[in-house]
Amino acid sequence: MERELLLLGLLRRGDMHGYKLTEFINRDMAYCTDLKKPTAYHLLQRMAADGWIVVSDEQEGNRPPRKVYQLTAEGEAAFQRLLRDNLSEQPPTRFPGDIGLAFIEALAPAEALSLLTERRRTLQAELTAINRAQDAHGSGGLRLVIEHQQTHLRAELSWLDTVITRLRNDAAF
Amino acid sequence: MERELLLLGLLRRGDMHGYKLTEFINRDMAYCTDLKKPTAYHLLQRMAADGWIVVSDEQEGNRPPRKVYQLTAEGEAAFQRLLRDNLSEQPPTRFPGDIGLAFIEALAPAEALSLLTERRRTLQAELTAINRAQDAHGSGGLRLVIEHQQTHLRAELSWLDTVITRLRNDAAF
DNA sequence: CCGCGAATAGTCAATATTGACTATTCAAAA
DNA sequence: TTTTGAATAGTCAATATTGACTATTCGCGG
Repeated sequence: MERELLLLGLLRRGDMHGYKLTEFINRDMAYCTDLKKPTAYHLLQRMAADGWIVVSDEQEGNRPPRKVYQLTAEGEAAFQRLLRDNLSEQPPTRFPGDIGLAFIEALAPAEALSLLTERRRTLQAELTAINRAQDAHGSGGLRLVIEHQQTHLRAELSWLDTVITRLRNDAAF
Repeated sequence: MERELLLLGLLRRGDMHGYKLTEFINRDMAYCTDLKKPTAYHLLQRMAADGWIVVSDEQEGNRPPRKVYQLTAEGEAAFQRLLRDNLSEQPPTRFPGDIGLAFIEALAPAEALSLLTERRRTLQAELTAINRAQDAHGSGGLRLVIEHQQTHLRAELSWLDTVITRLRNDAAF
């Protein structure tokens, strides 16, 4: 349900049409989610059917008509419910990279070392990027999200380093 | 592609039928993934169509016939490819809980505090559980996965604690 | 004034994932 | 020996997600 929460949360700050919603999500909330445009429209349609939002056509100048989405009272109630659920739950986190780790013994230690070193490079770059991004979001919820991501990126980096060191020293897993 | 990698990796250790595969995944690899049974069968079918595995019917006693899945040379090659990709890549990690964090300001600080405290409880329990699970997996790839998870659970716990402390002291985000 | 790329707004068919369901066999209790 | 619950093995219809595609408008260089 976190995708619904996201859309409701954005609509709470004012009516919007689909394009603005997905644009904002992909520009400013890329660290939280990767909701694609068709998924967003699909969810908006369903939430409209559920009465959480209302859709109205809007004609501005002679641009093509746009659909404007607006939160209802039911939608606000749903938002409150979903927000509380989301904050109180600790869903287990799965890392796609763990599948590879599980089978790392299929490789010679030297090759594993080189692959993980490459991975470390990307990770370092992401960390640098987010450190820079941090300044852009002064405060509020988005700052919390950035801090959260930083925490995990740092943890990941230091973990990767211990694995790499172990590989270098022992040449074994 | 990490689900394919998982199935191929398991089949590498010997032929298996679907039930054993999914049972093993859900019992011993729950920390890596949550592949459901129908998804597994679907992937097996597709990999068979791609020539990565071969399927044969096996009759044991007078039990209902079972389909046995066996890795081919092409499948082994695919495994090698997927494994290298998986190990060298650092896919961005998204936390579903971050959506809620982004909107935490919609709640009174006192309520946020209570919800996050509840979340902390669950987290603590998961950490305890994994610490116990660690001993079960002596060494090898699965131990690495467990260590990885431990790292992130600890990071998460300490991060949650700083947020909670901040909320308690400042009563602001 | 014309052409063209960027911005705007969305749809649709294909793919992926899963909840719910079916069916058989075996072991043990009644 | 009949029932019953767990283990075994898988299917199917419904849902969710996305890549690829369609169209219109606006502003700007030529």
